[in-house]
Amino acid sequence: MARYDPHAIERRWQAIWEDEGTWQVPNPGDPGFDDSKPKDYVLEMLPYPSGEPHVGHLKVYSVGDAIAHYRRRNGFQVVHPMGYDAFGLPAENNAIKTGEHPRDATWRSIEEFRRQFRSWGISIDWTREVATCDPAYYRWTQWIFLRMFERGLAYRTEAPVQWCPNDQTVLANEQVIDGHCERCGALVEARSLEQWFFRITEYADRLLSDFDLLESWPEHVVTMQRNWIGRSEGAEVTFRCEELEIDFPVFTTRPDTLFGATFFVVAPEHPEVERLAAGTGHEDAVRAYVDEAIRSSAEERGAEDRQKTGVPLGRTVTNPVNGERIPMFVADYVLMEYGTGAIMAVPAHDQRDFEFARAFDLEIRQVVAPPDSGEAPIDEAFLGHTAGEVLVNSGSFDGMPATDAKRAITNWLAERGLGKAAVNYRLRDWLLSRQRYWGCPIPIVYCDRCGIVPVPDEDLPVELPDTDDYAPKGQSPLAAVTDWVNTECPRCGGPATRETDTMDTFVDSSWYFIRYLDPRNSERPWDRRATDYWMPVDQYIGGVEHAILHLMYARFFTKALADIGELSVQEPFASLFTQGMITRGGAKMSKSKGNTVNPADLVERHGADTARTYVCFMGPPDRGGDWVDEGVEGVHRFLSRLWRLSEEVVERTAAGEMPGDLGGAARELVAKAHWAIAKVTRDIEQGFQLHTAIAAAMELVNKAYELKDALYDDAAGAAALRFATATAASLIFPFAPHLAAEAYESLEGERVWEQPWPEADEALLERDTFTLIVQVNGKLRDQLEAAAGAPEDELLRLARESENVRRHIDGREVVKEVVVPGKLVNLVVR
RNA sequence: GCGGGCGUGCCGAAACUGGUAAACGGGCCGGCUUUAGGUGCCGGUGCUCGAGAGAGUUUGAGGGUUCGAGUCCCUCCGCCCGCACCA
Repeated sequence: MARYDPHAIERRWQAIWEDEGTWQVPNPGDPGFDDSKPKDYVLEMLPYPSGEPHVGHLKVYSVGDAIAHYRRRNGFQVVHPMGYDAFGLPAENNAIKTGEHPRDATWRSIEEFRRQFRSWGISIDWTREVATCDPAYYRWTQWIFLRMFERGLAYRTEAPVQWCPNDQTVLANEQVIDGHCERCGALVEARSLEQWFFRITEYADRLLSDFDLLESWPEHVVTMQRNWIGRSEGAEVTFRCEELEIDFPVFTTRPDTLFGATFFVVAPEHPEVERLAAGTGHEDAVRAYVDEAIRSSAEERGAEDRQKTGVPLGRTVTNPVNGERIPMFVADYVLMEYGTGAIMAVPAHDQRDFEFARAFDLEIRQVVAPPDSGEAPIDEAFLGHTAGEVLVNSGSFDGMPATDAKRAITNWLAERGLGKAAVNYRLRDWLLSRQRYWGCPIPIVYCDRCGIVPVPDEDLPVELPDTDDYAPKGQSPLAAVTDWVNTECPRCGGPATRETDTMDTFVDSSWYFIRYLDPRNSERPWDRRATDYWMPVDQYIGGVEHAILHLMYARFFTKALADIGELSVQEPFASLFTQGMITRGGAKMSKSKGNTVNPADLVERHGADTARTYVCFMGPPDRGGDWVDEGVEGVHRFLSRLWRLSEEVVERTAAGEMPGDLGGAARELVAKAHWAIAKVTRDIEQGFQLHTAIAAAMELVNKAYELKDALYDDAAGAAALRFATATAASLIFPFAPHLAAEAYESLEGERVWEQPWPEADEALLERDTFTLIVQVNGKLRDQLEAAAGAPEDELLRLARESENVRRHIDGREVVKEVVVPGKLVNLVVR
């Protein structure tokens, strides 16, 4: 008998799928489009092509492909595309080091990814492939940017950036490690530069409320996004500095504690700091403090257990509720990025204000107290989160429950024009400018006469020019390409210069799933007919590391594009599955640790089917797991067993109808096959339990081995064996498609992927007998065979007859009999 | 600190609505096949006592509800992930 030779099998089927374009699906209106099937869009996050694929890629695409295959065989028209997130820093850093153009390194890597994905037999519609660094793609990234610009959703403003004083360059967040430059180790500084932003904050509320529109997202991802958006309800209250006649609005979630404000703090970056300190005699101290604060990194400022610091400004503001003048401070625990960059400090009811008050010996006045207990001892801030607290020391509001007082005080302020109800978000606008070469150029021109001018659509794409110097020098490497930078103003024809920053790569990946649906369109970014049909993505699969940024940006883009009138859905991804990370020896795989597994080697040694099945079998796919080489062997053994079984069955049995009434071993095996169908179906359907689905297929194969020698003798047995083996192949197909196709073809003469997903026959799942569990006082005492439909009294009789049961009840009184028909009997004795 | 997840054999893990704890895989032990094997097939394997039948015991710790708890409720401990001076 032939040995299981994965390479020959895999080559054969991959060639068939390639030649026949098996996984290609037409769009509505295209020839061959089948509108009788419901659509299904299965998508895995696109890879960043760097070097060659690693096991993480093997896992996402194995899991995703299993789902795609499963859905196809359940009657769906499945689109399952692939592409490359091909702009980005690693290729550029490589260019700085070696001088090789990032484009060349990237395309070389894309070639390798393609080759390996094909060698894995992933069922991709390759006609839809895109790469974000291709001008035919980024032309439309620019087009979307321009539509956003027209709507005010893309805007330019001055903003602080991370600056490396040694390299004279702006750094992306990812390039700042613990406040230091990734490349030279210098302490990073904050600088202010003109930057482009997307106004994602305008969508904060919709990004929150539209979680309701999602079908199935992991709860923790929704929670992470919710926390990231960080919506807080409260009030904006105006404190006035009478001496300088400046109003200072603050945001607070606790307007009920307004009477407890005993001082006022502004952030070191606050624009009024210098004016406030001027002429107070505190100027020098304030300037020294502000300089120090601005120089230190966010890391240092936010360090845990750090003492509160700050300096007095020598000014006061007036508390609008009681007219009290309270002293002003500048302190770095107040952040310019959140709220208004200034706070009212209520030390009795805020931990940070409390610590500051302690350090500076300021008044701590309690204004909220539990209803009965009076005032709390002042050794820590009373945070007042339990229900029922009432106001104290709060003038006419005394005695009012704190929850009511929030509204009452806000209303009181609003009537007098001193404040209003307000909502604040932690979410900031999306800074998309990167002073980098290998990214999508921002299609904007600056003209002395016309100002900021968008590049007209017909001039897109603004192509990335070539250069040989990729090193950043305080501005984008593009700035040095003067031929390209100097251009004509599209509006007035006068001299103008191009924007030299490129876009954050998250922009490229915020809409790729739409482009897949109409990837060759050169007139428009996509045809609405295609997107109306295919969108949203029904099942999105990828790593948790993208739980916040990528997923939120893509949601934002989808909403913005819907508002612009280019899409008809509000949410891009109806269901999301996040897969866990594979480790080895308990540690993240890395070249420096030398614990990596190379998928190409793995496929070379065991074949793609083994590699794919193993990553799905390791454990719950959302949880990640530790790579064990022996485990791979185990899966390979299982696939070999299935292979040999199928060879043997083909050789020793003839194809034929299975008789309707089976008995003995034949019946047992057929019942097991139906059990496996039900189990695999339920496990895939309910929460991606792929590992237990594979275990069920293993059980079926084990049962066939156990019974096969008794089954070869008669036609009914042979038919049962053929059925069970073909079923095992059919069920393992989503995971090991090549082997399954080969085995199924030799057994049934059909292509397994063209067969509908098998259905479990309820009648065959039922057995004529079952194992009756007999307990005494809840302890297992015997296991008996009982007839399937046996009535309760019959089961009780059987149980009482058991010798072991009798030993445990003799001489005692049976006070209760619990019977669960078809399952167990429990006798309670005293 | 806030939010989320998790704790079960030697290891990865399983257990649908409370009903045989440990399916499946690995590892280990043994048998058979083989000239030989690191191949294949079969069997065993939570722990303790026992020759055995069997008994006791076991799901991070403690308590509770129940005829019956890995599963439900309360208290506590430990680990992992995300966010973090967000007013």
